[in-house]
Amino acid sequence: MRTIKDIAKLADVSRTTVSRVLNDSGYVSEKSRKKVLDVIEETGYVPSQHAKSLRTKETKIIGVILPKISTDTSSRTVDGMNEVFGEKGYQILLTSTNLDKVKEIEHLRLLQNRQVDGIVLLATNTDEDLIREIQDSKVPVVVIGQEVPHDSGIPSVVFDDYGAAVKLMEALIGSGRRKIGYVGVEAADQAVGVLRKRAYLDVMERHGLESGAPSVQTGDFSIESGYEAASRMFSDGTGDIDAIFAATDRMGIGVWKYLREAGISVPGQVAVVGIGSSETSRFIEPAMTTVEYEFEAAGRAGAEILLSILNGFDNGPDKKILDFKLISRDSL
Amino acid sequence: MRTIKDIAKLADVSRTTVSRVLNDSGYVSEKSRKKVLDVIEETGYVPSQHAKSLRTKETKIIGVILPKISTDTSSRTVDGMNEVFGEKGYQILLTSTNLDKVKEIEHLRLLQNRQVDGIVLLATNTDEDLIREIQDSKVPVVVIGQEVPHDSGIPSVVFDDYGAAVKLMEALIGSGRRKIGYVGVEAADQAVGVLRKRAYLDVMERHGLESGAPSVQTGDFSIESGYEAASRMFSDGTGDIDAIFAATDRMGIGVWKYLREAGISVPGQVAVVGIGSSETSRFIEPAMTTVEYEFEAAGRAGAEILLSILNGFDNGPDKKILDFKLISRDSL
DNA sequence: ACTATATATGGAATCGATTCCCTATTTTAT
DNA sequence: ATAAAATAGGGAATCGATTCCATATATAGT
Repeated sequence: MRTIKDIAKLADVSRTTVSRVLNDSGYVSEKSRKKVLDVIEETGYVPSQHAKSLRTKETKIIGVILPKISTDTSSRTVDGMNEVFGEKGYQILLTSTNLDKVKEIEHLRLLQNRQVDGIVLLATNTDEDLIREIQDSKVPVVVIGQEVPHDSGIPSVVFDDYGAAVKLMEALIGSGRRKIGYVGVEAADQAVGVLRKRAYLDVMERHGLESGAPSVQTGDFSIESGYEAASRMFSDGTGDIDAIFAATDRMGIGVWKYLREAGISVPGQVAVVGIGSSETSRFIEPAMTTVEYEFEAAGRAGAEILLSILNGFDNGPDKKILDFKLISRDSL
Repeated sequence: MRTIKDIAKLADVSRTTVSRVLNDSGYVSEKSRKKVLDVIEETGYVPSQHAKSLRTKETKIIGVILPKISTDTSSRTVDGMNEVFGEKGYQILLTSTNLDKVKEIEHLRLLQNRQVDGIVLLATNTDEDLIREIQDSKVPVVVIGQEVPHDSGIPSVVFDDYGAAVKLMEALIGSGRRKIGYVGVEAADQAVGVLRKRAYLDVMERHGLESGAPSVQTGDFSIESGYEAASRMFSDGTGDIDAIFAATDRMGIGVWKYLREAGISVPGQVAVVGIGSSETSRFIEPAMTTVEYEFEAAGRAGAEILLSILNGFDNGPDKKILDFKLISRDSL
């Protein structure tokens, strides 16, 4: 492995001069610059990032913490981040918690040890411990996907979950549905578990509709859990439902599957809507009405916020709320 | 930021001793060890990875080059890799070429500059330039997804694309289909573009069946391109086709969509099969017959090969061929 | 012609760890 | 009791860059 010292010797200049050429800093004559550049070209020399980082305290690496890599949400968000980070010469160090809440904090620490320049966290919860850990972080952290307490000082990017859910509910009610069931997820997840459900309950109440126990079910994001949630709705209270609002597309697909198998016509007897605009939701029949979130945009926004912090433009804790788009299809 | 020097001073020992405690090396008395550990606990000290890597030449980081992050194939493979790398304390530095072939080489270089310990490349081609660049690499590289020349000395993990395609074709023919069309991708992609097509052509020939021009089409992996390929098949030669083998599920879904819209019954008039076992393929109607590749396993296998090389067990260039599973559903 | 100032370059300290080598003290073996 | 081996711990070199400071020369300003 060649070092700057070797290059200096070969080019017959000092290490200082080589470093100057490398970084376009200070004064270097054309002659010296050429000599150095030639030697670099010949030798295929590449400076050591570690030595560099050791001095400059910059790594050009951003740590990203995901709940799981292979989900539509995660990978599209990372794609978006990568776009803007890549442009600025940053690379992404990926870690996955595999849905283990404890690991979120663990990885937060691990990444700081790696001395990344910043961290993006695709959060699944907003527990106090987590918030505290973020606040204690030595490097800037941006949270994507979860509402953080407004006084926490933590920048974040979220989708308008409440608004999206309201819009979907209004659409359901606008089409004459009254006995609407809900399939959600546990409350630890603010964005998906709490906000969307609250929208459902609020709209139901506003219209004086009842949202009793059997018509409100909880799943775990999987298609299967949607299927089972639907089956519970119909085995219990039974039949007295004319629409189901699933908090995510995947659970919605589970619901749809159950309905199909149970011989319940969609949307004739029961309408189904979801959130997420997954590929599958487009191709089932009837195609599912859903809400489109542009995850790539969320990734980009998160990256941009982090970058602006890194560049010292720390104009207060940004909170960016991303818009959504209602995709009306045939399941409603 | 605290350094080992601060800790040494606070614990009233030398940096050497602190380092020994940190790395469990050399002789350290229980007393000293406790003092050091206590100070570390109190201060929340974390050693600098850069300083460490500078000396040890180890980063515990693996570079991963993907064609695109947000695809099922990529993200599942990364998930698998992450599983085994994570266990061994390695982290993943992600880069995406966004399907730009030139960038594959560029990123290969970039990652070496980052002095990653190893590189995993999800390849989309096997051009000479790329192979040469890999061979010149200072750090070990494992290729996933593409057959590399057997004499290149490059370890790789591939799926049995030819075998899978043959099996699918035999199933088609076994069900009585004779006029089988093919929707593939360009030949730069060995695995998908060449191998699967060759299997198609071989099987057709073996059975004395004709595979003329209009019934062999090329797409670009997208659903839309599958749709268009199908439409070309039927506008040209027209009608004289009783099955379509799509090289990927997504293109297969495009084909299915076209058939549906054109009022051609599936599988009554035309059967459709794909490769990949995507989620959507399961839920369309009729559900699509396809081949399941376990991408997570490919990721794991790639990671294991790389790890064994890093540990000095360099038992020749491994080439691992992964099995597949035929998923028979209703589209055939 | 004589200061200023701009240009060019190198020496040496520095970043924060690891590790070789040396010395001192204990423990064990004979 | 004495030599050998094990245990404990520190000094200082080292990894490969950046950067402060000093010095030397060229150019410009008056």
